Amino acid sequence: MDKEVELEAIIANQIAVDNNNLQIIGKRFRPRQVKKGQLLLEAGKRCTEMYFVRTGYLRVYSLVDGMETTLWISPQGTFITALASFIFEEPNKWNISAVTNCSLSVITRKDHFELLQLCPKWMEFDIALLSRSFAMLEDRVFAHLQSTSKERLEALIQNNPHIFKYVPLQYIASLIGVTPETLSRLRKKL
Amino acid sequence: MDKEVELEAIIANQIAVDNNNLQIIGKRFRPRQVKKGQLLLEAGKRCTEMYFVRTGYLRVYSLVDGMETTLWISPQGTFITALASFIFEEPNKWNISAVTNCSLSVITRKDHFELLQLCPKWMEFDIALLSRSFAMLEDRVFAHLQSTSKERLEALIQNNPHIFKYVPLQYIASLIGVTPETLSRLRKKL
DNA sequence: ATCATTTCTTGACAAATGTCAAGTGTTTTA
DNA sequence: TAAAACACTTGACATTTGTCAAGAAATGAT
Repeated sequence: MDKEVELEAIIANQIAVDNNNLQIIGKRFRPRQVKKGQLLLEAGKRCTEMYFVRTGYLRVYSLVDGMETTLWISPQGTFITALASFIFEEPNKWNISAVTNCSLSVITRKDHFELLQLCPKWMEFDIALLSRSFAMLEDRVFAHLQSTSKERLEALIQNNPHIFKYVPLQYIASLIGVTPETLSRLRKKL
Repeated sequence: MDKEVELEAIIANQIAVDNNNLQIIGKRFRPRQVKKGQLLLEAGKRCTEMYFVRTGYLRVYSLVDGMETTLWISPQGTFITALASFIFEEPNKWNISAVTNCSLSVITRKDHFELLQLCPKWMEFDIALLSRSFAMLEDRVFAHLQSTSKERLEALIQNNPHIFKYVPLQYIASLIGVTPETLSRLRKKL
């Protein structure tokens, strides 16, 4: 198991923030341990929590006609939630489950919005987090418009090499938009 | 030319806001007319403005080895900027240009951040805008993982029928991730 | 209105990817 | 540890899409 990544370190790494504010923010998060395979959020339900992954991997996926599509793998040190549902209290489209045993820090919707009012530094971090995530998704859309699946695989190996150690290849295949068979053949070429 | 869409109407449609706040926000935007084909933002430069499209269509695209890839078409009533560059003052990856003559409302980065401090309603709107845009991108990534290009075309016809009237098909092809030839063949089948 | 330019369509063929089925390897669990 | 379940790979073939080239249609400029 990898060493735990601390919430406070990730926040301090992104924005200028003093210890006092870090404590105010950190206090709103609750630790939670989840077992491999455990479902954290089910499609159709409302998402009322945001997760920070201290160790392990969470997976965001959709399940249509028995077919799973993995939208995102959330590794150690990242935040994940079903954003539209979390913000607008809509029913949510995705499932979130644990790929491995995970150690999480959890903030509720209520605490998040209270914290936004209360702590400008959390607001600043939230806007930065949203903007970074937006830019990452933008790059991902662009990769589907402009790159081949071989190039998307190479980029993933480049940027997230560690996920190949812990995440089943079928999820990774889905993540880059190919079948497991095609991923297998692409890997043979590299 | 279609009737102009007002900034204030779009904002009031998304969040609860009084006329006073709408005026404070509206005052920070400056009108601008741009001609078809005009370049608003060039890749490599910093993006210091955010645009609201009152009439017409803006296009966000990348230009690599002489090949254009259209990432997004911004129709009437929507906001558009190169977000990562606008927020973090990084050099920007995309070009933004006018597909048709456009009537815009423009806010500078400076005014945007001042307004965030000054007007909580603008903050609220900004977070909602970011979250909606994020969810839209998420759906788009999902469409590339799970749907066929025929399905992506059908979804575009469903959700944005008007763009087929004003936007060249080659841009639309790129937007859904196929060549113009393939789009032409897909259209024949519908 | 006419010519030039650009955009779109079509055909022929090649390359990439999906599907199905079988077989191998790995992990889980009783 | 043995059996069962699951994950991955490989082969054969079908389908989709890309590429290149040519021609038709639409648009813009004079």
